[in-house]
Amino acid sequence: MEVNAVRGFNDILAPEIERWRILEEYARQVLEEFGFSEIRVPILEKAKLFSRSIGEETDIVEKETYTFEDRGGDLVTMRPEATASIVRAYIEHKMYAAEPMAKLYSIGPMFRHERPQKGRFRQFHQINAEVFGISHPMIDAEVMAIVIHYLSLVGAADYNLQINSLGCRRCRLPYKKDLQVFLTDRLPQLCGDCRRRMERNPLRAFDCKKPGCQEVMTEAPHVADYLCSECTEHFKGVQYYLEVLDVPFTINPRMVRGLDYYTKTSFEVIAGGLGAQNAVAGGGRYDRLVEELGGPDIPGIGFAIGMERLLLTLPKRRPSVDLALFIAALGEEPQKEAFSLSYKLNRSGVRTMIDYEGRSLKAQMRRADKFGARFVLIIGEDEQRSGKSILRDMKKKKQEEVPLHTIFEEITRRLGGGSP
RNA sequence: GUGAGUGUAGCUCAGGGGUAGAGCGCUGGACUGUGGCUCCAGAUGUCGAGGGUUCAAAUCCCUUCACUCACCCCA
Repeated sequence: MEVNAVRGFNDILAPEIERWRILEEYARQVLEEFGFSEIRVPILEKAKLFSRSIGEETDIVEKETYTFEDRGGDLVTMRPEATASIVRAYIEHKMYAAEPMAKLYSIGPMFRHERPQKGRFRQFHQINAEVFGISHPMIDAEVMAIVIHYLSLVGAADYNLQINSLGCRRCRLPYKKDLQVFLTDRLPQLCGDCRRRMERNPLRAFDCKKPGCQEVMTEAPHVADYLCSECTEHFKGVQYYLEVLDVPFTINPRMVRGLDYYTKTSFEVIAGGLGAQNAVAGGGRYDRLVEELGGPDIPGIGFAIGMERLLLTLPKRRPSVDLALFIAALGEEPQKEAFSLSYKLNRSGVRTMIDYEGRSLKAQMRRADKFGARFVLIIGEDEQRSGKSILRDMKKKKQEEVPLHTIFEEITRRLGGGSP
């Protein structure tokens, strides 16, 4: 019986790997330029961590996590996102002690048990960045600017930054109450889901795609009108500093995020070509989270970029093999010679390939061409006897005799000299 | 978890009761020791799986699995 991969868990094969590496390299480069340092946190955490941070009643924790008892009887969860783990590590290692400000980033897989669809997988990868200890709106703008800068650097186009403010505890409660009243008055017009959500998370109704609900929600009160003076000031500041950095954005008062810990600023980057799952990046401020997880009262803000989704928006590229040399050998002795020569050349950085099957010269030439070899070295019985070989330049379609023992110098000279 | 669509060669897909197909790719030949182009030849399938109807099923019926998209939720 054939065993295949678990649903929603993907292999990343050779043609794709190059694109992944580019995303990772640029992420490291950009984030380190902006003063972030890498942190690697475990994939498995105690289940409590996520129910406390993301929220007990959120869909993610309620029905999307891979949670199970390990052999020691501990309830553990495969992380559905990275922020909680990074905050946990920040507290656990008392990173705030000497200096509360910290900029951390991490790249790795996350796990959510959802039905896969375009741009959504059960194992997916995120680039995460978190900033602790700064409550000034400048950092909110900077973090968003970094995301945008990164996206344009890797070649993304057709994306749009949307921002909103969710307020803090003080302003969100009265807003939630008023929204509930508003929804109760219009109960008959709402779909079953939204009626159910009303109690715990009325904000969700904004996200509902049912036409009836959308129509109702166009008249619903906005958080923006309920923000306390501090939150209003902060939100104004964020917009001001985004303008200072020339980062275009749109305010989306209907944007709500699915994680409980967000306060004040929240943002998403929406991209075209993604299907229904159109957010490539998302993030926001979480001023209460560090304290809620047992640390001191330190604010935080962060973002996550979905790598699979980002790749979907980026153009595909034909991978080039860039083989320097193919050695075509004819006969047993020459084959042995080719075998040992290719080993030496590969060891010295000249990417070389041979044919192991003893095919005809024609077949070997075809393979050389298929693998994109820049040069082909032909060794037959005659050449071996005379100590010479034929070196053919596949691009220039020219060949000449070269002494076998100087072949390494010859190849490196030609490859190094006139760039291919 | 719910709904819809699709499963036939390595890939993209035709065929809808009567011998399993095309294009691309692959292997070889034309060119006996020289690649791409052209021409010719060849190999490869439990027709997703299991059951049923039938003289006969890739085709009709039932069940099941997988994939895809959407709902939901989000990166």
